[in-house]
Amino acid sequence: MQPASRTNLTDSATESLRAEILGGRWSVGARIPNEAALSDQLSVSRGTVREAVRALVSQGLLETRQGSGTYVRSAIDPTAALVRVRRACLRDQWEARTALDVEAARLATLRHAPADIERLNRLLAERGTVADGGQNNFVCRDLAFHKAIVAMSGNRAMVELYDFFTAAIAETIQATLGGDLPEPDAPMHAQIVEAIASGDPDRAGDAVRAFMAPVLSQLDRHLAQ
Amino acid sequence: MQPASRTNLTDSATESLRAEILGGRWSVGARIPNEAALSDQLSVSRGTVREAVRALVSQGLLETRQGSGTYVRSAIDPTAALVRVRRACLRDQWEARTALDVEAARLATLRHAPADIERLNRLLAERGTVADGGQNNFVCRDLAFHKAIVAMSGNRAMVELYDFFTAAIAETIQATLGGDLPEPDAPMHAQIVEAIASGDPDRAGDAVRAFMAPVLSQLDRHLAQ
DNA sequence: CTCATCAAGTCATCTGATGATTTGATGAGT
DNA sequence: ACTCATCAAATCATCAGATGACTTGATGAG
Repeated sequence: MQPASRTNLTDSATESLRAEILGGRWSVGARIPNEAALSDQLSVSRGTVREAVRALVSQGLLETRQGSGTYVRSAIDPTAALVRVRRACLRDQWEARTALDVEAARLATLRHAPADIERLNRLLAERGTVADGGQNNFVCRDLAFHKAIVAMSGNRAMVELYDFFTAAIAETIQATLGGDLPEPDAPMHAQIVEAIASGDPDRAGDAVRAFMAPVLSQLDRHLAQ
Repeated sequence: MQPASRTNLTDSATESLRAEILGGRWSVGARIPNEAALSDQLSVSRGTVREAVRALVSQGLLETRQGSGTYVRSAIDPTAALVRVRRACLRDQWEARTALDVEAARLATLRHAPADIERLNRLLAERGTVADGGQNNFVCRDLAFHKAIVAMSGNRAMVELYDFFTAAIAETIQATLGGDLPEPDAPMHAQIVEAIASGDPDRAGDAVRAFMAPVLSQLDRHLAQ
C-alpha cells in the first residue's frame, strides 16, 4: 500500500531544491543558479527543472523574474505547516478557528461602517434555516455570514487564515464525522450582530464565544465516544 | 507599485485549470483532458500545460498517473490561503498573531498547571534584556516566553499556527524593516504571567492586548512614513 | 556627471521526439 | 464460460534544441 514513491525526476528535483532552501544554503532574497546550471547539477533537463521551480513558486518558496533570475522568496514551507495543523484534532481546529472568530468580531466592532451592519442583517435573513435549500446550501450561507464578519475586521491575514481553517475543518469533518455538525440558531446570530453594532468589542467577543461554546462542548462529547 | 500582474502564460493556464476545478466543472476523482487536448484548448504549448498542471499537483488539487492520465484530487486548496497570508502586510500579520496570543493566553489561564507558572517566571528571568547576548539571542528568548504561553493553551492547531506566524513575521520584518522591532519591557511580561496565574481569562486577554497595542501603533506610524 | 543605447544573461515559450507506464482488448488454454 | 498471459493504444515523463521577451550592467556621447 506504499509504493515507496517510484522515483519521479521532477519530484526529486523539487525536493532537492526545497532542501537547499529550507536548509538555508540559499538564503532568503538570494538568486539561485540559473536553469542551465541547475539542469547540470541535478542531471535533468531544463524542462524538468522548470517544472520543479514552478512547483516551488506556487508554494511561495521561490520567485522568478524574467530576464533576471530566480530568487528565494521565503524559507517557510506552508505545506509543512498545513500538514501539522491537519494532524491536530478537529476539536483543536475548531477552537483555533473560534479564536479567529472572536478576535475578528472585536476588530469588526471597532472598524465597521453602518452599511456593514445592514449587510450582516441581510445575510442573516438570507441564511434562513436548514429546511430551505438543503443542508449543503445552508452551510454555505451560514459560512457567508461568518466570513463577512471576518472581512469586516479589515485584516487580510485573518481573512486568509479563516479561509484556511474553513477548508481544513471541512476536510476534517468530512473525514471524521461524515459531514454533519450542529449549528446554533438564528437568534444567536442576531445577538452577534447587535453586539458588533453596539460598538463594544468585549460584548462582541463574548457573544461569539457564547455562540461557539455549545458547538465545542458538543464536539467534545461526540469525540469522547 | 502594482504591476497589475503582467500576463504570464503558465500562470494564466494555471488559473484556468484551477477555475475548472473550483467551479466544479471537473468533479473530484474525474480525469481531466490529456496534455495535448489542454494544450489545444488553452492555446499554449504542452510544456506550459505541464508546468501549470505541476503547480496544481504541488498544491494538492490534481494528481497525475503516468500512463493513465491526470485526475482531480481535491476541490479545496488550503495551502493557497497560507501562501496568501504571507503576502499580507506586516501590520495585518502582527495583528493576526496578536489575536492568537490573546486567545491562547485566555485558554492558558483556564488550563494551566501551577508548574506552568513557574516555568513562565523562569523564562522571564532568563529572558533578561537586550544587553545580554545581543539582539538576536534576545528575540529568541523573548519568543520562547510567548511560545510557552501558546503551548499552555493545550491546542496543537494554535501552536502550529503560531509557529507559522512567527516565522512568517520574522521574514516580513527582515524584508520590510531590516530587522528591528520595538519590544515591550519585562514588567509588561510579568503582568501577563500574573493575569494568567489569577485564573481570570478576561484579565489575561486584556493584559496581552495591552501588551501588544503599543507595538502595533508603533508599526502603524512606522509604515505610515 | 547624466542619460540614452546596447549587449549579455536569464527566464518564457514553442516544437518535436523518445521512453516508461497504465489500461483495456485480444486470444489461447482450461 | 472462465482465467490468464500477451499486446497495442493512450498517456504522462523526460529530453534536446531553438527563438522570443525582459532585465541589468556596461558603454559612450553629450
